[in-house]
Amino acid sequence: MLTIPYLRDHSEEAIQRLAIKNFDQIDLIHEIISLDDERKTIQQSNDETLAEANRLSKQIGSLYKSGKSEEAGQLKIRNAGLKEQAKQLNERLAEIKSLIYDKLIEIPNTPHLSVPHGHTPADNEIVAEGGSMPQLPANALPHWDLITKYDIIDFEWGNKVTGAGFPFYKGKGARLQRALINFFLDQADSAGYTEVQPPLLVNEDSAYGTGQLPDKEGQMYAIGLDNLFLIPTAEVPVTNIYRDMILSENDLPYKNVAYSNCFRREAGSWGKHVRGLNRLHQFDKVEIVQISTPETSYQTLEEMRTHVAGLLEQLELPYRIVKLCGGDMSFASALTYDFEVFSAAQKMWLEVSSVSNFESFQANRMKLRIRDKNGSIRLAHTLNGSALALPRIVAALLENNQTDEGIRIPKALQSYTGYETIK
RNA sequence: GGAGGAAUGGCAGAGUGGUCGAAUGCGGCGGUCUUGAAAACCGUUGAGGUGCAAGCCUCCGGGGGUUCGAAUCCCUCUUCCUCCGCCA
Repeated sequence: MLTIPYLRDHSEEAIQRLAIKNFDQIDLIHEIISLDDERKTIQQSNDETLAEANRLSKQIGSLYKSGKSEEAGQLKIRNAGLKEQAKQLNERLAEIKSLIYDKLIEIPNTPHLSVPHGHTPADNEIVAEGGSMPQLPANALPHWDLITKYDIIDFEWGNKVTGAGFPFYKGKGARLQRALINFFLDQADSAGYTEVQPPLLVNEDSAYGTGQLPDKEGQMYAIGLDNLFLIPTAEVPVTNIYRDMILSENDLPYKNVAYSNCFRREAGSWGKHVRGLNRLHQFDKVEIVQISTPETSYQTLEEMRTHVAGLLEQLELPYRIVKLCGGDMSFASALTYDFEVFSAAQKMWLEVSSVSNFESFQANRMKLRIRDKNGSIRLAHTLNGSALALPRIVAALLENNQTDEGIRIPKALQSYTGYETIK
């Protein structure tokens, strides 16, 4: 959520930046500002009314003490009128505030000025490439055939026990999964991230804090009976640790890494492109989260980007880093790098990580602030990124490393898997 | 799940109807002293809104109520503690 002072004082800049996201409802900004003007006016008369009522109360008190109960009684009547007035003003105030809020949450975050204009993934900008393309034999198999051939992931079991999109990993497949998780966590640990194991269910406040609610309700599985939500990413519980906090600038940056299961309903998104491991309802992900200052957050973003690229290098996967165009970015992001690996048998680029700077957009909504050396308080910047999402990494590893002798495991992973080949 | 108790500023902890946004201690910040540091001493130190400012308003877990007036009384929700039950 953007702040009203920003929209007031930098409306030109806001409009310019929002245009990158193809957001042109400029009226909304003006409506918010004029509603806020009204809010101030009402706030002021409410405050004056309450101030008068407070004065009267004190008088009434001292009149009673000096035995002048008749005069006190008269003031009481006046006070009752003031209270009634304040009540009405207060109701109007609440209405306006919620009106402002409703409009404010319709405005996406302002993209960084370096974000390319555009509407579709075709307008994204490839900023880096790494790894080398494997040379596969003509009879190379896509991963959904490889997992059957080597019996390492079982979709049928999942279909029976839960439903589509909830596979079982088994044998060397399960071990590979566990190896990747440990590899990612160890790498993050070396990079200075503190590991946390978050709850997989969050409450409504947290879902609002990181912006899943109110409008992306359909993305999450909801436990209606208890009003909890299964997390779509560890970003939600981990970032919300810091909700409603004022952090000391000296303690920044906060760096957390979390492994978690992620749950996504992905309603209506099933089709040709989502076979096998390409899209699941439940998957595993290691997520990195940082809380940073406005001055350092873009530096932090680059640091996170380097970290993720390092993981892909070690996994020896061909990858590219894509700076998302305005139209392809998420609502809350100011700048996003997507990492894609090439899955050689499918001949497809698969998104395996998304690293974003949210600037103060999430921080404003969740009241996450920092206090600097001088004691002044301002909003923090929040960032997160996948490091990495497992299923597509598994898909690419399987496809790219298939040989006649089996599937070769990259060196960096071998001490974690305990085997060098899946045969 | 049952019975009791509790929730106050960064932390600890007073406060049971007005003079309380809130004692005191610790911590933080600034200063004196010191070659430097520590100790000691002095000062300062919650958040939000509004206003040029002085000031005014709101907030003592959340919500509602009683009262002229609520941190304080009542209702309710949440969380924590103790005891019992159940259980990985």
